[in-house]
Formats: sequence, structure tokens, C-alpha cells
Amino acid sequence: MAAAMVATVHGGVGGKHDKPSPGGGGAPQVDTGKYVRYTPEQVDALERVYSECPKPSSLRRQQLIRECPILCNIEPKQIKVWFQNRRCREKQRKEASRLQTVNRKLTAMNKLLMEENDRLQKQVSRLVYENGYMRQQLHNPSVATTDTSCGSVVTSGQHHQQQNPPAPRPQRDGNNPAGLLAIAEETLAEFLSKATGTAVDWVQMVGMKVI
DNA sequence: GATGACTTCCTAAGTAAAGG
DNA sequence: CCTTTACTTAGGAAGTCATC
Repeated sequence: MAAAMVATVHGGVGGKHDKPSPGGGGAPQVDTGKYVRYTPEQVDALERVYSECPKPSSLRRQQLIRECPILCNIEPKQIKVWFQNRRCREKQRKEASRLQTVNRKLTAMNKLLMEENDRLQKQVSRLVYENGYMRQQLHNPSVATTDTSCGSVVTSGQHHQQQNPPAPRPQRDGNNPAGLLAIAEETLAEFLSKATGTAVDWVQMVGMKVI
């Protein structure tokens, strides 16, 4: 590649379809065969054309060189390359901008999900606590006296509750307490069996299976 | 980091030769 | 004559390098 840059700008080491450009033009920017910078006036002229037509035909480029005096000393091939680079870099800038927007959205979504995850973890923790309490009541009924309002007892243990109210807790144990407990245990076991602890910032909770 | 130039790869259009 | 195939040519996209 370095060898290519040493060669003259228009010239001999172009692409596979390149043909030797005729000399002439006498452009001070190109005769050195080194890195050149187009003048601000030249860039402005090119930008104006680009804004109207980002992909000018060969004819249009030749017309541009003829009609614009400040561009007349730039080789047609250089004009072509300038438009190629201009399109390429605009596309790159747009893509970078798009990715930044996507990144901002994903960051915001991640924040929301983290908050939701935190909320759910607290809810699970509270439910585990309540479940333990209910199991204790079931196996050691003497502790709970004759009060059947388990819900209210459980409610008393909800001082762990944070900002979110618990899910509706129907007074279901009045019908079939053992059956409901079984369902609850099953549900909890199923949940915990899926809780692998691999989630980010996962909190090991009481009753969770350790894998 | 921006920019001009180059390389590689790919596609479309035009053209000539071959085959039916 | 029409279609197919191979080749040439021009140019664009993407990636890269060199220079400022």
C-alpha cells in the first residue's frame, strides 16, 4: 500500500480499470503526487453539487469541471473519488448516529428492566417469607391459636414489604388449606427450579435451590 | 479525527462470437 | 434472426493506508 501512495496521484496504480490520465491541468495540488487538500472554495462547490446530486454521472462531473472554474484544475478521477468518499463517509456518519440512538434506547431499557428485576426479587422474597410462615402454622397449629384469619397474620408479617403491595391474596385457605399450600409449594418449587442464580445481581433467597 | 487516494470485490451495460 | 455465453468497460461500495 505504501508503494501505491508513493506513486503519482493520478495515475499508474489505480484500480483495475484505471487508465492513464492525460497530463495537463497543471493543478498545484496534484502535480506533487502527494497528499493534497482541496481549498474550502473547491469543497464548497463540490458540496453544493453533492447536496443536489450525491451520485453525479460521468457526464455531470465533466460538466461540473467545465462550468466551475475553481474545479477546472482537478482531475475527473479525483472528482469521482471525492464523491465516492463523500457518500461513504456520510453513510458512516449516519450509521454511527443510528447506533448511538440505539445504544441510548437499550441503556434506558436496561435500566427499566433492572428496576423491574429488583422489584420482582423483593416480591419473591416476601412471598417466600409468607410461605414459610404458613407452613409453620400448618405444622404447628398451637402457635396460631384458633385464629383462622391466616391472611391477617401473614399481613402482619408484611413489614418486609417495600413500595409495592403484594399480589392479591384471596382468603383461599378457608376451603382447602392443604391443597392450596400444595399448589403454592409447587409453584414456588417450579419458580425456584428455574432460578438458576445466573441473573445479574441475583440475590440468593430462602428456599432457592442451590445449583 | 478528517480526508484524499488506493485496492479489492462486485454489478450493470455493451459487444462480439457461437449455436440453434 | 434470436438467444446464449464470454468478455470488456465503467463505476460503486467497502475497507484501508497515508497525510495533515
